Amino acid sequence: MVNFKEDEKLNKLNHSCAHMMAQAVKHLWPEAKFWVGPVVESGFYYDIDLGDKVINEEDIEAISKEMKKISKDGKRIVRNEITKEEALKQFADDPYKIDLIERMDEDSTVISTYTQGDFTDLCRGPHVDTVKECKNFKLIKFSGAYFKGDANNKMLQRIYGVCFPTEEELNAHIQELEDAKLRDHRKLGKDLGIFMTHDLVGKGLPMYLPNGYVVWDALETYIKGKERKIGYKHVLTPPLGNVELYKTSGHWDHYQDSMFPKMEVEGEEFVLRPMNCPHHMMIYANDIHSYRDLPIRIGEIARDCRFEASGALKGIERVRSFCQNDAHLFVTPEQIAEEFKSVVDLILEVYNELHITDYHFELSLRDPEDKVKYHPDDKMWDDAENTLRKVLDDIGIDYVEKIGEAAFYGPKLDVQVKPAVGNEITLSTCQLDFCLPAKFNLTYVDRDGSKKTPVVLHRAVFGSIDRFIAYYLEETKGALPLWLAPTQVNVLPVNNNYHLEYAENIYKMLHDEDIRVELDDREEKVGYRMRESVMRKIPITVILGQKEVDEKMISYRKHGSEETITVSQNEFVTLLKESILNKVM
RNA sequence: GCCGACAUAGCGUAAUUGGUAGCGCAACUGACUUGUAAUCAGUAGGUUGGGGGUUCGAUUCCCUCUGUCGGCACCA
Repeated sequence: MVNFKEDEKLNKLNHSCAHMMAQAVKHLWPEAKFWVGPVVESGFYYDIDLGDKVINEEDIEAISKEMKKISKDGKRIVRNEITKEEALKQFADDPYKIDLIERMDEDSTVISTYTQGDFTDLCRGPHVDTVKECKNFKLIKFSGAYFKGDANNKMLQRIYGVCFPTEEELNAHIQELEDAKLRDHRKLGKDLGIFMTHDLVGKGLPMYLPNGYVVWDALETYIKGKERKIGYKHVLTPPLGNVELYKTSGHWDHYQDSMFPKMEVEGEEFVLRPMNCPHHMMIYANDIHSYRDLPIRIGEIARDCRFEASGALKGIERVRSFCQNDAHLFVTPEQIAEEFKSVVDLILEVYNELHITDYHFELSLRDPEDKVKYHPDDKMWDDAENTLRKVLDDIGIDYVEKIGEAAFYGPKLDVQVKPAVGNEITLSTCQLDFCLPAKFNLTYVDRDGSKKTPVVLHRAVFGSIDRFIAYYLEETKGALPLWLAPTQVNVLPVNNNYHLEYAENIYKMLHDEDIRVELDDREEKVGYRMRESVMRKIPITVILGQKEVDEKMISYRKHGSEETITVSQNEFVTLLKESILNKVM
């Protein structure tokens, strides 16, 4: 998918198109006031104040029509540089532009405007030469958006659009957006019987169906195996806890609004747990630890509940009940670098094995100005952030730094991916924490006999299993690899009168080998059953007719291939086992 | 939570200005006995998301609740 922001040519074109859209809006609603109209990864948008007027579908049509007219008229786009004083005068009737101008430093910023026909906008540019070039556009969607991104502010009208140099490119892009909807995990999850939701159960509370649980179970087994190999010990802790536990950790102060409300029973207050760190801290505290014991790696496939805002819920990507592939690593300060590296190595290894290639790292740091959210200890933050930077630079991975995205207790490394529909999401995370261990008075006895506070790494490779399944369904377009596929092999006898017995034997043999196999012995033509097998995206479909019966062979077709391959029974089983083991196909 | 749109059978959809719902797939029954993406015929399936209102009459108009979708805000 093209990135409008990063592509210089598209960026310029879309920025100009945003102006043209504003001009059209101004023609239709002369009282319109304009905030900003930037180019983002998915195209351009403009935030507009139309008073009480709310944009609807017909308005979008009208705006498009007016834009077409403006483009056809083909006015030149002319740049002017003006002083701050002139700017304040020129945009005196638009408080939003005044807001922008007043924050400009005249000495360091050149204030410029761009004019096309009867419309002038404050803008640093650059722009294309004439509005004629903005001919191939489409207004994609519209919605409300808070002024300056603050929920306490007024909601403006935001209109999104895209613009391309040619009609062909525009159409190809629109087609791409349509195709993305087809691999949306919400559609695939329904079609493939992965999960369901029901009003009566509640929103954001997905239920995994038999097919979905097969995928879940395979992923859980896989990741726990990986973790065990590198010294993780798995535990099981309760999905709720005493409110005091979260007051101790500090989560109560920071997140009680997005926790399910506390329940009082016999004078005790409980909450459904939103995360597992406090429980794992208590497990650590259950023993006295020597520096020799560290690192201690506590892992859990743990169910959590968060009262996510209703508008944030999305399929199994963002839910109110989910399951983290969580772990907390208790380490000495000297072990931070090595343990952090081992987490990054694990993430890279898993992504490599699962053939995930389209992701990037973000180093999420605190905003030093935000004294409310972040644990107030400058030295701690500087140390933690510098430690992370050094580790990442040593490993040699590329990352971008994000200010103000850290957890309240420490900085973190996030792995970001792009879902089929919607904004980037975090899949894996590894967080450095100098804060919570002290709050829980965690200690280990050091070499010299003194008590020291361990450092904790919070990490999740799959993030939540729910979200990972969502992402992986989209990544594979629902054609899950053999090792994860709910049904791995579908056996089709050509004619039940002559081939059913052989097919039943093959079915039984595969079933005994722990292959997830189905026998489709319905009285339907092979073509009919093959079609269904393909639509269900079953990795391997076996066809058994007279030829196979006579020669005791197996003919099969892989999903996505039209080729039929014939092998012996032994070869077939070996092939399946090796493919499952190596996570290929 | 905020702004907006949407909700018709298991799934996908149709119904002109308000006149009590069609179609395809799936399901079921029967015939066909099949070699790689849909054999034919028949049967059944709906309080049009829930509740309320306007009306002689509501899938259609209004209110409300629930859910879904697109953004915004949020995301330990």
